[in-house]
Amino acid sequence: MSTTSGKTLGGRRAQAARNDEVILEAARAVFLDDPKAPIAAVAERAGVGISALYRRYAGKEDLLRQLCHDGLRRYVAEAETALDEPDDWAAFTGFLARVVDADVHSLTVHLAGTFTPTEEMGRDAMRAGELATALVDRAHASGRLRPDAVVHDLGLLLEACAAVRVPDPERTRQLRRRQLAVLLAGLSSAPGADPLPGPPPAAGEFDWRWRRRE
Amino acid sequence: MSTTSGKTLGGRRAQAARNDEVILEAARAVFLDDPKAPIAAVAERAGVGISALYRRYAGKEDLLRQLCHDGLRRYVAEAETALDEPDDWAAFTGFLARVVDADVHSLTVHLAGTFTPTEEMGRDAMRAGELATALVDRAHASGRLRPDAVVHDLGLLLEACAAVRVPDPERTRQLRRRQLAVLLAGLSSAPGADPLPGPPPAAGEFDWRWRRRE
DNA sequence: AGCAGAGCGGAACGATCCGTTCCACTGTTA
DNA sequence: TAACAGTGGAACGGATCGTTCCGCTCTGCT
Repeated sequence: MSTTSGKTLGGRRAQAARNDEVILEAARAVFLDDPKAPIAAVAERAGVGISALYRRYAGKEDLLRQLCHDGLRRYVAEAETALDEPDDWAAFTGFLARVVDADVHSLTVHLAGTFTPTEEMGRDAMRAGELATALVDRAHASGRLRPDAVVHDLGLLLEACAAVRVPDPERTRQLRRRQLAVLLAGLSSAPGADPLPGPPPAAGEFDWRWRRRE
Repeated sequence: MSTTSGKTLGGRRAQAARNDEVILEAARAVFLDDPKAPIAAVAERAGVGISALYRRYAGKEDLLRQLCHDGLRRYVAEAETALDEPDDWAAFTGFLARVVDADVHSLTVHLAGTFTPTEEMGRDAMRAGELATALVDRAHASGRLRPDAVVHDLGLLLEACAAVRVPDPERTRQLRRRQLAVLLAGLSSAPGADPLPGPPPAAGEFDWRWRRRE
């Protein structure tokens, strides 16, 4: 992998490679906490200088885009993992639990609109939609999901969980799990329950986030 | 009411009184959409100049504080109205529906921390808590609320509904109603349901919002 | 009729913030 | 030891925003 030999990197190169990780992690933490945070906050959190950032990313928009794309890819990966699960309902709930834990929704949604998306992101987003549909279809097939729930109810559900936030990350995770449990209980098919009110959320209703915000 | 006579105001005074309303309405709309919006956006939306704003409020912080306090008072008023409803469960659900419709949660929560609260707000907040507790107690008494739900689950629930937002306000209301329906279904007592996971949300866990943010 | 001033619009100001650039420095590699 | 990738952080320039201020209008009173 090294540029000079087959050995593992050492010294300055290793430091640089480590910074790659540290910076991305810091960026995720900072922008999750505040999507409008200054780029200097990322550098400070990572414990590096601003140069270390600009060496890796063309600018703030580039960093945001890669971060968001990263979240999207994670979403897709979790969905694919979930589809391997034989139990339909467990696949559905497990997927949601992992996505909620990973805070992926905040990444893809609260950062959307702050950069111009790439074509690849569009393709990944489409794939994410297909996988989610497959998971919901299987959940319906299991009979445990109430019949009037639709794919795009997932958007509302994830939004609801992402909205829960307290200073302590671990406690945030716990509260989100609780919220998710309530929502899943509400989405479970209950005989004689009132149907959900209003037109269900539709395909194009969440696209506006991706339109460039000023 | 007038400074000069018992008759209703006319001319310039009437315009000024009308502006009071217009400005507050504009401020609510603007800051609900973006809590960090510039004060000029409020003036523009209200169709008035910036002077008209500064004539009424000492500054941005003052405006934000009054707006937030307004939301808090509305919350209390809705709770009091709900307590008049004889049916325990209907009082509970009706209260939530009205609070969600009024978007009160966004006002009190997303604006908190941007100003130093007054003592009166503290008292109102305490009263709001008492009323909410009374509503939850009655909901429990009705037997339709799952036993492991606590007062502070209302915080999570309102947060979840407030998080739903699309450009069209009416559509937003519909989707929030749907979300609320799912959450209420999830909070309804179902025989043999799994208990909610994790420690329930506690009293002090949402106070941090009110601490001054930089 | 005429005047004092409340109410107002919006330009101008000053402070702050933030993205980006730039340069000096350090450790590494050849 | 020369060249240079990698870095820290000061400095810059532009944008934003809260607030002030000045000139104007129209009202209500004398």
